[in-house]
Amino acid sequence: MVRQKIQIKKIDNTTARQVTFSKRRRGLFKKAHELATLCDAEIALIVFSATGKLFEYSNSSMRQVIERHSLHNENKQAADQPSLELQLESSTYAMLSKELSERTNEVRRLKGEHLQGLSLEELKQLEKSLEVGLLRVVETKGEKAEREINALRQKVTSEV
Amino acid sequence: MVRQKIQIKKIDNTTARQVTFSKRRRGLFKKAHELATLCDAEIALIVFSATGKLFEYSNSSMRQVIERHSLHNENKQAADQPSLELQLESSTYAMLSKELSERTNEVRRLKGEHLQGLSLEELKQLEKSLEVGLLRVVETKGEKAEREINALRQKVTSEV
DNA sequence: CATGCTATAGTTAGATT
DNA sequence: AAATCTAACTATAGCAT
Repeated sequence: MVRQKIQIKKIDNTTARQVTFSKRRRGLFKKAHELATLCDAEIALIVFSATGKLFEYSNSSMRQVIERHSLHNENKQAADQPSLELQLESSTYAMLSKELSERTNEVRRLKGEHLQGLSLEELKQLEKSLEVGLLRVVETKGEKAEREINALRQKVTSEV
Repeated sequence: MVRQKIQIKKIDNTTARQVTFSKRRRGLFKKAHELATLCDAEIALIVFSATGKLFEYSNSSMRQVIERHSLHNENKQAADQPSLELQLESSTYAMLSKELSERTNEVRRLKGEHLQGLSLEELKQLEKSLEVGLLRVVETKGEKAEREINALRQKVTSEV
């Protein structure tokens, strides 16, 4: 009940993480806007959620800020220009591919496949997760079935 | 003397503006870092002061985030003809993003989240899948536990 | 100028609906 | 799931050094 000071580390609970993301994202964008307005700064803020959704803010033009940023950094680099672009692209793909592969493996394990590498403790956690998931699905199914039955009953009553 | 609520508009006094910029910039970067850490988000934050000084933050690679951002926007535009190579790249990106998002949703449903949109039939299939998965996990857990116990027994026997 | 202080404004975690 | 509420927590405006 009493609010605790939170640790700055990844929030385990998916729902809580989602809610916090939404709340804090709003706060962050507001702060960015305030700083830009109060102090006449040029700001670009890009946020990708864990699920890949994009949120962005810029008080001027996003492209302009990014260009300005690249110009700033050109001084430091100036070395290998040709392959740079391709390197960047491949690293993004590598990252996306890695995420996709991790997610795919998670689905497999939740379907009881590819379990051989897991420890006893990991298996227990997976079991727990599945039990919780199953319970929720059964509950949702029950609720939905009940609603549909009630809807049908009402229809019948009103027709008679 | 008493702190007042401030208006969000450019601060006239140069000194005060500078001080506020420095303080709030720190705050903003801290918030960005917290959001990235807590919610597993990918963030790029670029700030140019009114005097042209650059400050930046990114929890992954700044270039990677910017590139992911520009790829995102290429999907929406489709207007100005990019090179064939870029077209291919952005469509690959779009495909990967789509798959990642679908896979993420599948994981959620298997954990009993985001079920509201599903039909009764889909819920039944999901339930079945979870039951099968749970059964396999429990079996694997049992087998693994048994093997570990046997290994321990043999060790004890050979030692005595 | 920059840094430290402190009371107040602002943000948000957890609960509720 | 999304909105609201509230008690804490956190950031920071205005001063002082």
